[in-house]
Amino acid sequence: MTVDGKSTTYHHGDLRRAILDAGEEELAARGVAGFSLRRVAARVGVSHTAPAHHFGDASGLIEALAERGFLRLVACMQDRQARAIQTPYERLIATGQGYLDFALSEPAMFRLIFGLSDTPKEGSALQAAALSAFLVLARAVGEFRGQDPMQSAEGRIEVLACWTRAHGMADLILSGYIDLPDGDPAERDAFFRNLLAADLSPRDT
Amino acid sequence: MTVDGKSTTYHHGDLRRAILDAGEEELAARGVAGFSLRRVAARVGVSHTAPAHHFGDASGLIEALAERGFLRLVACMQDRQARAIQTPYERLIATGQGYLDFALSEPAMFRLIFGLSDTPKEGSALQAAALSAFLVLARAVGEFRGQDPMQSAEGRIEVLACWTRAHGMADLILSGYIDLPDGDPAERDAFFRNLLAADLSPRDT
DNA sequence: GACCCCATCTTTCCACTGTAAAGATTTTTT
DNA sequence: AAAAAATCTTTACAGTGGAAAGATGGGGTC
Repeated sequence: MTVDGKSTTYHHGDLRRAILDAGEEELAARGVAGFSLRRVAARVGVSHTAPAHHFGDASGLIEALAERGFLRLVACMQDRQARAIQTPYERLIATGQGYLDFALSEPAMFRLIFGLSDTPKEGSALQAAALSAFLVLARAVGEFRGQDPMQSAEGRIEVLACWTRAHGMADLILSGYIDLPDGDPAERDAFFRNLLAADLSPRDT
Repeated sequence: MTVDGKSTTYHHGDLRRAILDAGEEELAARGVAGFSLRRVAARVGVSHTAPAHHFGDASGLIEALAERGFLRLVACMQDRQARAIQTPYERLIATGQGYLDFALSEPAMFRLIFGLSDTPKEGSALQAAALSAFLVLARAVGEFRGQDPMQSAEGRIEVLACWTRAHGMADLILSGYIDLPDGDPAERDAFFRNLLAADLSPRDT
């Protein structure tokens, strides 16, 4: 039922979306450790057990939030790709920088995504979202090396190498153990570029 | 007071150490998310507020546990170094493999260490432990490149590159998004070696 | 050796958390 | 129109960390 323009129904009408929106706000405000179902429900103005019907238990809500997170990670990487100089290497760099953009702009969500207690269930929307993020990276590596990287052992190593480097950098920055060069965003980008490509292969010995 | 050989005093006598020991067991058993002060206290057989006097609040206990964690991380890296072929490059590889050993053998502790809500306080024992871990890595990089890496921008990049790669790999494996080659430990070591040294520098373009 | 101070630990209480169960209200279906 | 299903609320409960005040005993001083 609607009164005026507002929906004042006993049933909320769009509670699932509202809870997810509020959940993201709470996550950003309090972090993953201070995340509270009751507070999310209160923010929406609904009883604290209302989310259960849509998400099962707390971990269900967490997973639904993580799905959103992966989609925004994809958006961050694609955004950087679109703005990059359109050579395969620059697009690869840009993909990693987008990964870092996401971690820095939504640290709590980043931690949520990669701190899930168990790996996404087979066939779940969460798994699909996570896979789509992986494919953005894999595709960028594929363009860089000229063939599908997932078809060879060397290619798979290169994809994982790119991923682990961007991820390790993001995670250690969020931990506070690595300081980002502050100020000019260009410095930050150069820092990432150097770190990604740094040569650690055996030399003389 | 002592009866037999056992200390049965009202005062525990060595409660701080006992709580830390129990805390590690609880951490390993329940993970960082399911960590409970009360359960730790119960495991020691003491009231649930007893830890407060030694550690302040829960985060104080967490930090004290993290200090232990860093020291065992150091031990893991040094153990691998000692077992490695004694060339600078092999020692560097071994250091990273020790990092991974630690993450895999104590995943909850690894997550605890790098998930601290805020960076270690200046002058704290935790900071010293974290620094000692960093220095093990920095020293290995220094031996590899022939000079103190922290004296030049390129050197610092190399240290961070090594760290972020090992860390990203460890964290993504613990997240379940990257599968370790199971079975032969030699395969695991080769996997790490390939990932660390993989070349992602610009090619023709 | 007697005494007092204080570090240590316990008891009790409180606000907060997530979940289960049962009831109330609205929508949908039959 | 009646029945069924979905949605949300109320209530209750076991668990959490922390604050406050009381109990206990060790260590220092006289």
